[in-house]
Amino acid sequence: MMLGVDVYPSLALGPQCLGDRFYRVSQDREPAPHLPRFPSTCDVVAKPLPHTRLAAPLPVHRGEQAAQAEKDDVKIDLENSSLWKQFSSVGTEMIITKKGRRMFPGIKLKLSGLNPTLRYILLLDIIPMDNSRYRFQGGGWQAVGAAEARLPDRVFIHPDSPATGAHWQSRTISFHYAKLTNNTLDARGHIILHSLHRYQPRVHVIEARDMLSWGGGQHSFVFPETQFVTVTAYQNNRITELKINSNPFAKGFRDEGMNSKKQRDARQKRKLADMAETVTTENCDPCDSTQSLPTPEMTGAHLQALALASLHRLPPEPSCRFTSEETPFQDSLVVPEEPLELGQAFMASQIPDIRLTISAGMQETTESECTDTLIESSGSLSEAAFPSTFPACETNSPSFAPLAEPSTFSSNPPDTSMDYPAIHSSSPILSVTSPTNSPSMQQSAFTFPTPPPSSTSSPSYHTLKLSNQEPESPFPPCQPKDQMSLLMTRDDDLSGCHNSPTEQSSEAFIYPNALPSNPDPQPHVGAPQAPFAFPPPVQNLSFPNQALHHSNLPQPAQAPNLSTAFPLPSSCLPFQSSSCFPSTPHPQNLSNTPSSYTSMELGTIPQFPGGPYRTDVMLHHPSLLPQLEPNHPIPPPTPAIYPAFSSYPLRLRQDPHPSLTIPLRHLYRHQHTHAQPSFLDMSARAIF
DNA sequence: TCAGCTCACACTTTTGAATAGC
DNA sequence: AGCTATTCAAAAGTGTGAGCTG
Repeated sequence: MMLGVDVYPSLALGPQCLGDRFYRVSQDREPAPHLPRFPSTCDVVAKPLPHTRLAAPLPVHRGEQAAQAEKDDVKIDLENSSLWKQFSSVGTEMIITKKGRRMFPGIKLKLSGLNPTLRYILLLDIIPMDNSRYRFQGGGWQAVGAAEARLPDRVFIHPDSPATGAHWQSRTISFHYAKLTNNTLDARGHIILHSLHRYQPRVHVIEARDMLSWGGGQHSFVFPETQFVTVTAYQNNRITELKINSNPFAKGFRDEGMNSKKQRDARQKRKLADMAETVTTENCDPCDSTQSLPTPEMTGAHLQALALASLHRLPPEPSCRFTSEETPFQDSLVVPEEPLELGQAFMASQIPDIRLTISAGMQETTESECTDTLIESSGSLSEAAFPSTFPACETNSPSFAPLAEPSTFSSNPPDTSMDYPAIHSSSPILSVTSPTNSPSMQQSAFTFPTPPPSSTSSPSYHTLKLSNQEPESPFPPCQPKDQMSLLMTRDDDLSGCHNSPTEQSSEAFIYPNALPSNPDPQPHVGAPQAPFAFPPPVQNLSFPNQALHHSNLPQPAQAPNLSTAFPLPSSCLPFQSSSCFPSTPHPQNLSNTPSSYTSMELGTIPQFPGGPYRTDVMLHHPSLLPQLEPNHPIPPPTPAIYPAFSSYPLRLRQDPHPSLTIPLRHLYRHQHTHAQPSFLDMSARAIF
């Protein structure tokens, strides 16, 4: 049996949470009309579903009131925010390889506001910032065309999941195991991204009793400084420098390292000198009269060239100048007014060799060291405060004009004590996408295996779905052979699904009897009003006989423009911009103080009845699968403070294909090989 | 021709098994 | 026998640069 959790991102992307500043910019810049908004090959025609109501969370160990109160209080800090900001100010690049590459900097979080006794699942996904392809030109990133077709959006589940709130809050949470790949046929569960595209990581905190019983609420967070451009080779020398200076694994490439340019050149010079010497020696061999040898002139010229090559290279022309004239990374971004939507997702937490017994301090040491090293070794860097180099996003022309209100990190480094905008939605209705501008939506899915059902031979599909898509599509669905085949043969099987919006929905086994939710979106209270209003789009999360409640999020058009590095437009934040962007950049502002984000609950997920937290029981027993809760009351909508960031709808699925064992393999391996008796014990694992 | 990608390479860190000492 | 500390080899994570590809 396979349990799949499919994610339906009918999401306006991260930028929307950044407020009206981006919106204003986007107003000035119409997205390039030739660029497809949603380049996925399997986009789904977005017909807003009638709202589907999800049962409110059923707190296990506490009253509902307390649960609701806590849900609104979840906060998350990006612990290595300063490091991210260092990179972001330059224009973060992330290497992606076929085998998968870790992110650096990694995403290190500190959670608070969780109920210590409840269990949560932490997810990481990465969504495209826009639908442009980028090229590094003139020292900055510029959009040069339309994005590649959307790839299946995969979600990385933190290996500790599910764990108690106390567990998550007692340590730094790191997603350093997540790997990025450009292999569209990747079967390792890595997050698949396109090279030379811009992405924004997101973190989701989902209340869950265990892997099968997700519910109680969902909180999603975006850290604007963590957006990056994917590359197969670094384009910006400053990024390379930062990576080398920050990443311990790259220590060898530092000036003092054995793999530094100087050392490598010297090595190569010695090597060739040895070769030349050997050749000379052999040439002197009176017995070898047949060998054609280089003339002394040739050898000398060669060595001379080597000597020249061994000289320390002149520093390249700085790709990022510290000039205010340069288009700032964060402000040059122009996110299309339409929200981008995620494509089909697949859980990416199944890194095969993930080790659950990893030393607790590994990543902390690594990155704290990185930060320290960075700050120490590149103090000038911090002081100088790079202007960001991300270009404007899409415009009508490939090049981008500076924004009207340029704000660079160099001139306005964010206050380290500031709170970032939260993505919050706890109210029943979530308005996510604009039917006008966002005619399609994609589904994201991630799956993980579960033991076969104990009592049923015919697979059943339990679906948690949050979608604004019409369940009935005019397009014939592409029937995946199974989850893996869908993933592995995506390019083939799905290629025929171009313009077949229901291709991905074919995987969406929607619970029957899903009740339509309140079709009337609640007006968002406290959120800035979008300068123009879309018809209230609806994002639905359908559960069996349950209703999902979304907050009425601000329209995505509110923040279509993400000022990259440290966008944090004051207009979207509940604090003064001055607090966000101190006038004087200083390294201290960049370190030791995480960026704090409060969450927006995006929807509630039903709390499923369950027995003891015995993994084997939970995963095998059909009765512990999501249950219908037809008459659960709908909690009142919670006014969202910040512009909305729509969440994934979640879909749980039992998959009949036992071959899909990659996701959550760590979970089982850990359980069985380490004799973990239950999920309760898993919370004590030291993973970080 | 060239931008972008792949891969081997050298180096470093991490991990876990083996071993020694108490 | 059991625990802890140390050692060491393998695995994994880095950027580099040559070569390949379209």
